[in-house]
Amino acid sequence: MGRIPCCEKENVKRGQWTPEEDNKLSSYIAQHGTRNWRLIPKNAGLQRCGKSCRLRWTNYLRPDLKHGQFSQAEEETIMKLHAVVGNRWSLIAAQLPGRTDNDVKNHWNTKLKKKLTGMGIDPVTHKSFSHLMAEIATTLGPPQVANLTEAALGCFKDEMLHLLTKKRIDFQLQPTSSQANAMNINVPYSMSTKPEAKEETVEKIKLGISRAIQQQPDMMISNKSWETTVGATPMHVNGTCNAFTAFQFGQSAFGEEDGSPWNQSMCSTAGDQLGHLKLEDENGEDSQGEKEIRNGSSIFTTDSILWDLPSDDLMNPMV
DNA sequence: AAGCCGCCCAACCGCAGTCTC
DNA sequence: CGAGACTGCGGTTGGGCGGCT
Repeated sequence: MGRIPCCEKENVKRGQWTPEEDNKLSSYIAQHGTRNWRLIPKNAGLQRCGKSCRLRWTNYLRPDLKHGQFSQAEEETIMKLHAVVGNRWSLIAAQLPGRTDNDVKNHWNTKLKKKLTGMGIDPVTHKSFSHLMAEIATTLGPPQVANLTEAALGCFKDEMLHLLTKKRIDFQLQPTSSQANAMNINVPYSMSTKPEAKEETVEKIKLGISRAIQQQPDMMISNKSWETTVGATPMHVNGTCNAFTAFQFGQSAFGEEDGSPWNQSMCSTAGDQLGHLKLEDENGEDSQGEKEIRNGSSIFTTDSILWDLPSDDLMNPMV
């Protein structure tokens, strides 16, 4: 036999808390603590579920909570930790005194996610989109790249176009120097918001990819590792040179005068990252099967990047 | 001025692990 | 030892509010 239920579902109030309810809960907890949430609403004279009381206390009434805006330092902490632990909001909040998991989650979903997307960074993996596409291209042959790109565009396009159509979005946003260093990114500093350019831009990307694939049919998976540098950071990536092929679309298909965010983002990131590519000898020291991004001052190493699809999954165009 | 739309965030929902009887 | 409540957590919702047309 188990415990009795925490509350009668029918007889509890729901929705916004009133100041009076807050006072009752706060003063009761100040006297008796938070030992038994099932008894708290009953003893405090509240028609609330214990769970509701617990949430109200932990997310709002606790005296040690901060209620103001998130500082730059807090935002940076969230972004860095999120890159390592993902959506473990309670873990992230534990590193931010006075912030709750709910606060962090809301701030991430409403602000930081969009900020990263607007900077050309995938908020799930914390990699630049061009970097992700390069990774994909190193794993797949052209037909699969095309399929996966189509799928990825479907997801990212919506988010990006949403940002583009918002007039209030500040596309001049730049990452702090530490963020940029940490993420090894190049940021689209100025973005066009011309609505007519949106669908056209997406179509250009698709076209560029298919052209690149068609023009370089011999650039198939070669099992060679390649090396690139991002800023002063050397990268050693197992895979193939067809990553380079796939991402030449940034320059070849668009030309440098296209001011669309897609183009600028993809061109600059892909160009900078892949422009320094050089193939290594198969027997070279760096072709040992380990993918590594060296950046001693950053948490954004390959080991800490959680999103790493197995190649089997990548072979499925629906992923 | 009014209606519409999108954003923000408090609150709820539901699941999983833990605890209690 | 098992049933079921408790707790913690991440995902989702919806109402209030402000900006835009």
